[in-house]
Amino acid sequence: MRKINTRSFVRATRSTPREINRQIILNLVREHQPISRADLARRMRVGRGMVTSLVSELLDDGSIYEGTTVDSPRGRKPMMLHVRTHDRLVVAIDVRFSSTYLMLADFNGNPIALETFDTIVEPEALVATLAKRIAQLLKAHRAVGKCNGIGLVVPGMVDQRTGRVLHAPQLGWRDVDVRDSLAEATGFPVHIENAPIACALAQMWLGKRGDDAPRDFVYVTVSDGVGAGVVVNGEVIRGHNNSAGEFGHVPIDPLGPMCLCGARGCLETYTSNLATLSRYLGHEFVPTATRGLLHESRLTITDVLSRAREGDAQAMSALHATALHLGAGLSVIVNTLNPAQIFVGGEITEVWDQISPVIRGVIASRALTSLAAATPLIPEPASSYPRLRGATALVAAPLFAAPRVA
Amino acid sequence: MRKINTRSFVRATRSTPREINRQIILNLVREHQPISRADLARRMRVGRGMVTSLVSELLDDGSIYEGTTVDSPRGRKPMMLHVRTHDRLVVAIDVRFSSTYLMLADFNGNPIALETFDTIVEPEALVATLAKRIAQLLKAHRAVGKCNGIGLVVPGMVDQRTGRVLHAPQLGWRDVDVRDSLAEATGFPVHIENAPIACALAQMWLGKRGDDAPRDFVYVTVSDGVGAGVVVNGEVIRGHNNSAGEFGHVPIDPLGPMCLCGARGCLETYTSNLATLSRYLGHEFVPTATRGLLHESRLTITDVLSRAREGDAQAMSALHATALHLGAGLSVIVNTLNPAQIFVGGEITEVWDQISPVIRGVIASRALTSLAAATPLIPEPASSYPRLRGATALVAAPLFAAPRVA
DNA sequence: CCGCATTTGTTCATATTACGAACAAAATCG
DNA sequence: CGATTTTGTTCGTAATATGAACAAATGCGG
Repeated sequence: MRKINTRSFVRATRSTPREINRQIILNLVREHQPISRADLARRMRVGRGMVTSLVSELLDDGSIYEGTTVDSPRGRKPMMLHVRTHDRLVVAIDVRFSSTYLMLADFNGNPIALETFDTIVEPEALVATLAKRIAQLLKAHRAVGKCNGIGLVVPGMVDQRTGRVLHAPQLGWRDVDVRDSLAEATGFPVHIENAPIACALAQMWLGKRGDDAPRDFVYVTVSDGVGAGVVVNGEVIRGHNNSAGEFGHVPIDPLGPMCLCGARGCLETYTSNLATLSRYLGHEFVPTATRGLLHESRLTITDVLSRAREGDAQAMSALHATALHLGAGLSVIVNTLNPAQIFVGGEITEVWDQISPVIRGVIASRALTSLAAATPLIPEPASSYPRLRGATALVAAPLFAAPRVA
Repeated sequence: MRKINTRSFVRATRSTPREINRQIILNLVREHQPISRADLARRMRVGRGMVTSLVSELLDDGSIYEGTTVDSPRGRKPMMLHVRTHDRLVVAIDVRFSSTYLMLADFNGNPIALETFDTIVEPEALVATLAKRIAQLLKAHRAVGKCNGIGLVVPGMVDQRTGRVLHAPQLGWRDVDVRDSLAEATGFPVHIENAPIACALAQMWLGKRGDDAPRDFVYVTVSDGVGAGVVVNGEVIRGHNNSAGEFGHVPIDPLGPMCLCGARGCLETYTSNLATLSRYLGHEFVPTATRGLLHESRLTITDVLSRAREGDAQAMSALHATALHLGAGLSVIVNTLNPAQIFVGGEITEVWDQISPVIRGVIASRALTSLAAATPLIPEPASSYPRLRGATALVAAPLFAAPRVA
């Protein structure tokens, strides 16, 4: 039951029903392909005539294509329909603290090529380099004409309206435009998004299909910081000033360590990779100082994780503490948003079998209802490139989204 | 950008545009009344012809009515339109721990009559008493034919689909049906809702009109427990198992007092009225024991509040601590949901001028961005009967909501 | 091999409705 | 009193959902 926004509404026109039904058909094909026109008509409870007309529109604009006929017990064999994905490509870009990843992928998120280079922090130089590499990448794969757009994922808050990066601490960016300048430099439409939200979009649009496609969930990323993408009823929550989902800064302990954000005891100071690492090394966590100390020690989080897998007691204990606090953080999500499931991404998923019982235990003890306590936790390994998949989803999703109406 | 739910979608029919535009007109009249047909046409960027046709439909079914013509600088004087509210009535019911409130109100939430009786905890007896009192109330005000339905607000989780109260600790209810039995007993449609959500709906539908009507906000209730109704883009978030909004149980201190929910250091153990009261009395907070102790002392939260207003140092210090923790709790909301504003309801709003600077300070120190730190906090005094207004909104809102489509 | 049943996909007449232009009504102004 | 302006209505037109009729394709039983 939604209230109509009288400041900004979309009135229905003569062609609104067609747009809506067209999009429903497109999504039904996406989720149930291969599927015949007759099946679509049955699922939509509509005459086959209208399906024919809508499908021919979708065929004309290349959204879908006809496959082969298929056997059926009797009667005329149905002609199967598929979404056109393999020859519609996306350039997915993931800008991280140290490296930038560039991937050519199809609309399903299947990778075609992947390359990496050291992140250039200066925005204009980064855009120039990206433009050059994108042009080369597309040329090398004879994909210039097939590219539908560029998806750009950044570690920071993004204003979707202007496309500006409001704040990306890891890159030192504040109110920086990259979307429009990259679009101008390449000639392709560019979609930009904050990393946790992009990961959430990847799950929604490129994850499971059909009946268990997630549409009410939270995607929590644990890396240098802790962030989240929140999806409610198939839509991302951005917040009034684009700062929703900052779970890294929920207070865990009023007397806890000082956080970079200026407050004390933020979740991030307990569960970020740096926090875990410094706990392992026995340092007190002081964000400003820690980075230097860790650099000296030449240890990374993956070292700690592999040692924990090998049975190193100190590593295991450091991760145990991280898991306890992460459990507390996730229980905030469980009690306040009550999602159908929670995805967890980040390096820490490499030791999921070790930490998951601890996390589950904390959630079980803190969840208000037994149903909420049972909220499924799903780890997503870094090896599946969640952010790059998210970048792909940025370009593909708008073509399948519900038309805005009322 | 919403993903279409292929398991449960609403396909557009020939009459879908009409339903959508009809509802837009109805809402425009609601928000800008009195308003003329010509004004509606301009706001909707549509010909006046269609407005005439849609308005006459709305006039026919009694949703709106024609008022008087009004002066204009030149040309034919416009005929003003209004939403029919004064003779469409609602029975609003608020079931609380000790008392149950019964109000007859119009569609705008204007009270016509109010009565109270001691809450009957046994559901069947409560329904029977309610049915009798409702019949009397309507008869006494010659309102039987004007009543559009019953709104019932309960202090607990509600399953909207089945209408059952899943869990209401204050009443000791678990999986109890009251909606359908009250509907059967009275013959009126009954809408049931959890208290914080109802308060949020009251703000959205009966609060400010026009351009600053809230549609992205959180309503936090502080009383025996701490709960919240979350509204995103004009729609309430219920959660996968109807348990979203339970901010009372976010962890504040891992070593804090034991909460009734079984966990330690929940927000509620610091900021509920019982917590404040026992802090004032110098007791350690032990939920199970405290209620008895407080009963002995014969003090209530309102006593503490009035003493604080009179300058009682001990009361002020107890409230100061409550405010500090409430600030921490609200900063969770600010950082995770980033609402446009936060409403705070409950007895504690009586000393809002004393606690608000403290709360603001904590939020400012913990909010991740300066914009988020500036999130407006709006106290709502108990004297405006927020829950009863919410109960009214339950009945009125569905008639104005956006049609479900796609 | 030929009806016959069955299922798929298309075509076409019909009804609904947005759209826009023309028109009628009501008022002001010079 | 006519010109002008604004409001509200009417009506022909175009778009499109709807449903029935039709054509196409296939298997089956005689």
